[in-house]
Amino acid sequence: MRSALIEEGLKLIDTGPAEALSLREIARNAGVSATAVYRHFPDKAALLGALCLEGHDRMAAAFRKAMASSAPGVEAFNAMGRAYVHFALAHPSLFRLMMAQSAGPVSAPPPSAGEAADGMQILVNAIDGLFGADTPQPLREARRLKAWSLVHGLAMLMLDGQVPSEPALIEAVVDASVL
Amino acid sequence: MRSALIEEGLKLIDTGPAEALSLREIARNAGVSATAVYRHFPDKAALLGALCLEGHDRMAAAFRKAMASSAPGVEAFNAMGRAYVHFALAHPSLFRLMMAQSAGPVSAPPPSAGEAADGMQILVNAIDGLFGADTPQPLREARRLKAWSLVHGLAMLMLDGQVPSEPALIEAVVDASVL
DNA sequence: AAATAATGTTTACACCGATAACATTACCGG
DNA sequence: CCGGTAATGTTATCGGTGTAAACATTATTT
Repeated sequence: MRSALIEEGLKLIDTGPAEALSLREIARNAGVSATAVYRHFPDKAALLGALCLEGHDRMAAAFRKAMASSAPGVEAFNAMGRAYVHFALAHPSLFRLMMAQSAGPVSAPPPSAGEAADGMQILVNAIDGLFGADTPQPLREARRLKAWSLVHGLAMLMLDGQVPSEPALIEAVVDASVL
Repeated sequence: MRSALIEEGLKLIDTGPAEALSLREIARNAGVSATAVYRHFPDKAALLGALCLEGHDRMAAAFRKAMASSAPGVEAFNAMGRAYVHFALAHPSLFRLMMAQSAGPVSAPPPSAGEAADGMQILVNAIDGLFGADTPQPLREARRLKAWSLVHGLAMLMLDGQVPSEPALIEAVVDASVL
């Protein structure tokens, strides 16, 4: 049932603003009493946290797909930027929720050689791949942050309706010239 | 009393997450009953809207100050970028609220020659001042959006705790090299 | 088979935004 | 000066929310 609740949550979260998603509604849709949720999650925040985790998985999948279907290097980087914005636009409330859960700063490239499961790690790797071997670490980090800020800002401005969600605008902003 | 409510609202909004700001609490702090608020605002959204308006005024003031205390041109632009992020960090919930109120896309440079009251207009003007007279309009808009996305993204990432709020990081991201 | 843990339920509480009906006060034309 | 009207406050109430407590049921384990 735990997974059923998450399922329902994901189904409901983007039908309205994130703060309109109520624990009771999720429970109702899952055909269970509201308090039953507390057998599986300590509180509402924990349930939302689980939704975020699912969201990160899906975003990582979108990143992998974007990266796979484009040549490595600059083009892959641009594809990831587009994927970032598109994911945000496709799942507005979920994306916001994912960002609101502060997961700590993005660390350096993956500590182990294992595959990067986290979406952010995939993004970080793609950016890092663009640097020459001689690029000093501080410069790498600065450019990484710059690239992330750029796509994140665009995504947020579009989500908030401050900027129309036109593909042409995404194209105009997302290109590797920042680095 | 209307202004007293706004005053209290601004005082309360950054003492916690924006969604924790309740109409009742504002009224309580203002020493009136909750329903009294409805004599001055049709609903909670309208009260929050008034807070946003105040917020925009204050942001515009911060922009003016930043622009005034730095040489015109690139330096002024960078100062505005810093002011943008600093304002967001100083008033996290208010800033979020201001952005959530979609005010429509940022239009071209001020239609009339009147002074730009809106903070966004000041920012747009500062950016536009950097372009040569021969810069075509579409390119101007693309670069404007890019600059805005960059500072906005950084501000949001820091607000959400995804990136530490260190001045050095702000410096690294905010510079006119995007244009 | 009996004890125990897991997983539901109903009931209850405090808080929220919002409406309706009522009380008070300030103002203003005769 | 006075009576009516509009402005501005109040209390009572409603449906919604998150959460805690007590209870019931089912599944598992010894």
